[in-house]
Formats: sequence, C-alpha cells, structure tokens
Amino acid sequence: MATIKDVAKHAGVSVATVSRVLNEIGYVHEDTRKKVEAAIGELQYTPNEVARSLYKRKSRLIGLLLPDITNPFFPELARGVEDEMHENDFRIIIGNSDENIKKEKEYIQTFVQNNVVGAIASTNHPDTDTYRKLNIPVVFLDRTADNRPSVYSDGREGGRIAAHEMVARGSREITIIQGPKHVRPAQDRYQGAADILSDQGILFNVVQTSSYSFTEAGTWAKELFEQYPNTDGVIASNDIVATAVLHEALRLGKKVPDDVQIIGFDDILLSSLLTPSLTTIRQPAYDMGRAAASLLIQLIENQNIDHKTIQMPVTFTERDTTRKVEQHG
Amino acid sequence: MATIKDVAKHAGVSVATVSRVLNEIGYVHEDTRKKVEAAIGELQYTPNEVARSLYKRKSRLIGLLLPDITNPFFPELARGVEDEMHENDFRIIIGNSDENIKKEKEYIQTFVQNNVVGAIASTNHPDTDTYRKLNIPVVFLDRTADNRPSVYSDGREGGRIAAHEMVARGSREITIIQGPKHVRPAQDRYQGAADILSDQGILFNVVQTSSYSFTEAGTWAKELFEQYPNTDGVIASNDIVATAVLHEALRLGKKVPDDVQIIGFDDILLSSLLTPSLTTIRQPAYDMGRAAASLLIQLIENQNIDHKTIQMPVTFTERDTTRKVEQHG
DNA sequence: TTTATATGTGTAACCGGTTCCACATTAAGG
DNA sequence: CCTTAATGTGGAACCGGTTACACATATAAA
Repeated sequence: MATIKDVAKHAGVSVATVSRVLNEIGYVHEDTRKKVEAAIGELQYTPNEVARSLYKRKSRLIGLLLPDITNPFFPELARGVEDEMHENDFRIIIGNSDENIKKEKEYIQTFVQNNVVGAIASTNHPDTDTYRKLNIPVVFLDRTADNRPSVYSDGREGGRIAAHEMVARGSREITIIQGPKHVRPAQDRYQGAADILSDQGILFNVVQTSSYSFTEAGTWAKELFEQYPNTDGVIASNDIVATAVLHEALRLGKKVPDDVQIIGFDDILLSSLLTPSLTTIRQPAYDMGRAAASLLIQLIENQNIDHKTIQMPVTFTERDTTRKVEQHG
Repeated sequence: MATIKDVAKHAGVSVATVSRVLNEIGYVHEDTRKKVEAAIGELQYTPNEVARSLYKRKSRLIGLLLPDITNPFFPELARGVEDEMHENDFRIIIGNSDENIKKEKEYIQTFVQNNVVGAIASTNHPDTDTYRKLNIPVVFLDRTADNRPSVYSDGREGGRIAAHEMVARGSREITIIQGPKHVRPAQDRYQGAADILSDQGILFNVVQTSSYSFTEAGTWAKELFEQYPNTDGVIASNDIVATAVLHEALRLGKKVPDDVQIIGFDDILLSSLLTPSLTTIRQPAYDMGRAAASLLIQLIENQNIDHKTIQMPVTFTERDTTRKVEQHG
C-alpha cells in the first residue's frame, strides 16, 4: 500500500502538502494540487484511516450493538442504520449481545478501543456505567433511556391498541403473553395491554416467557392453551411468538380468528405470509434505524438538537387473525 | 481515556515495560508486573487498538460483505461468522453491497483503510481486481471462486435433488424459476435442475427473475401461472420466491401440493411456518458462516490448510408443498 | 516605495502504541 | 573470582497520517 510519503516523493512535495490537498484545507497552488492528484492517481493511494484516526482521536466508524441479528426484526433496524450511515460516509462495527451484559460490555469496549465516533445500542441496561462513562455519543434504539438520546416506538400505546382492537372484535377471555422480563419494550407492550383490559374490566390471563426464540415459543404456546383453554384472544409479545401461538391453535383444531383471535407485534415479513396472515402492531423498523443513525450523526457533529428522543408511531395492521368489525356510518 | 503513558507514570516504569506486561512478551520482574497490573486496574486502562493497529499494520478487525442483511438467509450467515470471530477475539466491520459493484468496492476499500486482517465476502465478482489485488486473505462465502478460499453449498446438487424429488413425486410439467442472472448460486441451482429434467426428458419452462425482493417475487409468480397455466411443479430460486409462488397458487384456487408442487431453496425460518409448510433444499447457513470464519482465521494465522474450498452439504427438507411418496419395501 | 496581508510550502511534533537496542544487574558455570 | 548467559528495564525510532509554526514570496494597500 502506498503511503502519504510515497505520494509526496512522487509529486516532489512534502507530506504536509499532500495532506492539504487530501483534506482540501489551507493554501495549495493549483499546479501543485494537480501534481499531487496525479501522483495519487498513479499510486492508487488511499489514506490510511487508522493513522488518521490515531491523530484525530476519532474515526469514521460507529458501533452498532444489537441483541440478535437472527431475530427478523433487527436486520431491518440494522439496514436502516447502515443506509443512513453509509450515505454520510460512516462505517459500522457490529455486535450481537444476546441480551448478555458481559458480551455487551465487551463490544462497547471494542468500540471505544477502535475510536468509534458514536454508537447505537439496543440494550436493556442503558443506565449502567458502561454507557454513562462513555465519552462518545450513544443513541439507544428500540429501547428507551430517560433523558438520553433514543429512538423507539411506543410500545405501551401498541399494547393499548392491541387490547382495544381485540375487545372491539369480541374477545372476552384474553391471554397476554408477556415477553422477557428484562426486555423493556416487551414490558411496555404488556403494560399497555393490561391497562386497557383492566380499565374495561375484561378478564385476562398472563403467560410469562423468557426469550424470543421460536422453539421455546412453541412450548409457551402449548402451555397457554393447556392452562387457559377458554382463551378466545391472544396478545403476543411479538410476531415470532404470535406465529407459534397461531400454529398451536391450528394444531388444536381451533378456528382463527373465529375461536381465537391473535395479535402480534413488530410486523416482520413473515407475518403477512402466514395463513391466515397475522394481524399485528407494526413498528417502522427500517425508519427507526435510519432515524437513530441520523440522530447520532447530529450528535457527533454537535448540532443543536431539539428532539433527542424520537418516538415513532405504531400502527394497527389488520390482517386475518382478527375478525372484521362492521362498518358504521 | 488513560493511555499507556499514564499507566507507566502511575506505576513508575517506562511505557516499554507496560507494553511488555500487556503483551506478555520479554522479561518483566514479578514485582514490576504487579505494580503495572495494579496501575492498569486503577486507571481502568484498555489499550488503544488504533495505535496498535497502526504500528502492526494489522488490526483485530475483519470485514464482512453481504448482499443484503434484510434477506433472511444472510443474518444466519452473519451470525455464524460473528460467533466464530468473537470467540477468537476478532470484531466485524459489516457492509451491505446490494449486489452493487460500486458499493462493494467502497466497502472493500474501507476494510483496507481500516487495516482489517481479513475479509469474508459474498460477491458475484470474486475474480475482479478488487479482490485479486488485495493483500489480505479473503474467504468467499455462499459464492464460489475457483482456486480461492471459499465456503459454499452445492447449488447444482441442490437443483438436481429438487428436480429429482419433484419428478419422483409425479410432476410432469415443471417450471423452474431462474434466479438473477448475475447471482452465481442461483444459476447453479437452475443448471442442476435443468440438467436432471433434460436428462429425463421432462418438459420444463423457465421464468427469469432479477432480484430476490418479495414484492417483485409476487409479480413473477403471477407471470408464471399466466404464461404456464399447466405447471404442476415449481422449483423456485429460493424460499422467498417459493413463498410468493405458493401464495399466488393458493390465490388462484390451486391445491398445493395436489395441483402444484413447490420446492424452495435455503430453508429460512419462514419456510417451516407457512401453511402448507414449504418443502425446500436446505443450506446450513449458520454453519457456513462459522466455517468461513474459521477458514479465514486459519488463513490469517498462516496455518497450512488442506481444504481451502469447503463445500457444505445441501439437504432435501420435505414438508407439505410436495406429495408424499409411498414407502417401498 | 514601504508595509501589511494573502498565498504557498516545508519541518517537525504529535497521536498511542510496539519493538529494537543499549545498558545494568543478577545468576550460573568454570 | 572471573566470565558468560539470563534477566530486567528504559530510550528512542517507528507506524502513517494531521497540523502548528516558521519562513518565503506575491499581492494589495498606504
């Protein structure tokens, strides 16, 4: 690889001059610029970002920490982040935490060691020292952190909508599947749904889960119908779990949505392709990723920012696991 | 952030000594080591990877280039790569190429500029200068490159199996959906299937596609049944496309698998969850990712390697979009 | 014409590590 | 007791960039 010295020698100037034309900073004579540019072209020189980063104490890299890219919701987020970052010439170091604090810390440390300029993290522990002590901007994605920059969707409202729509469509003995205790958005969704049902005095059961894995989801789905056989409506913690419930219901010979209605959360690709297709509360994942990236860039560039916390809207996406309500009016 | 100088001062030694204890190289007196380790602990010092990387001219970073992480096949690969790399203390810079040469080049350049020690690429152009001129090891994943390190599954064999099983289950007018022309594995699959059908003298049609996007897949599915209404078997280029075909067939009132059989490729999560669930040719994506990472690490560490090319087995995964064959014997 | 200012370029310090080398001290061998 | 090898440590060069500063020349203003 050619270095700046090679270019300098080749063009018959000093490295400082080469640096000036590279960065378009300071005075450089037109003729000199041309010589340097020619040399750069001939040697196919591209500056070493590592050296640059060392001196400047910041790179063009940002860290992206996600729970598990294998969960279909996260690639959408990741892609949104990447697209926005790429357009702004930032690159991404990625890590999967598996919701595991140790791995999370490890990755954050890697980010710091590599001089990232900022990070986007989807974590359940935004209030730990791991983040508080960081002196780079961090945007929390899909998870809130009070008073810290974050992009998330309104899980509570989502839960409310789900409960409301399900009741409006006639379910009277509802089971809510409560997501993993340590996953914040899952608890918000649960809380929203529970609030509405309590308010309306509707009976509901709760099934507690501890992960989003599909295999385990099957087990909980079985458990659900064993424990609460009269359930006529299920509000699931996400679409993966909802899918497992749908399969179990069908396996038990229940008619969906006639015997049981099901509402999921997220709206991943899968949801629209199931038979019957899954009614769900949609989160604009890709847009959330882009928004987080955009916010982080503003933070990095130290622009004044009005809204450090961006709440994205959640939408009821009606498909075939819920009954239709008659048109009024 | 504390630097090595701070640690040295704090411990009352030189930076060289601190470096020695960090790297466990050369002679260091036990007492000195303890002092240094104490200082490191107190200052919460972690070495700056950038400085290290600059001097050594290599980092602990590897580049991972994928077409599109939004396509459910790739997160599996990515996760396999990440897990293997993480266990070996390598971190990942990720990029989505969208099968676009310009973006691909950009990312490869970023990798080089950041001193990555190696790269894993899923590209259709492994034989370009972009890769040939690189002086870091590269492993091609999911895509072959003759005589270059690569991990892929036997697409041709997969195509053959699909054709064979479909014929064995009675389809006689088969339509093969040929994946994008520029995507190598897609062409292999097509070729494998076409070979078998030709050999057996079975009539088949071909529908040409140009991407893996689900929305477009719907269009091709429509086209398929318009152009070849008598199709009684579809071999799709992957599970996404197969899903679109399944939906279109159902929409047209065809019975699957009685009127039309469908075989996909990849075996993504979605496939097992459809109704009817999708018969497909499974690729061990996660394991492929791990294998690629492991191979790259060997290459980086310059170990002697027997098999620079790893072909992973492909398996017929029978589900409900194909008819059952009777047990013989 | 003289002075102030703008333009153009090179030298060298610096970023935070690693490693070569010189030098000192201690332990082992004859 | 002397020589040699092993052990222990620090100074300084180096990796490849960026930038403060000094210096030279050209241009504009007085």
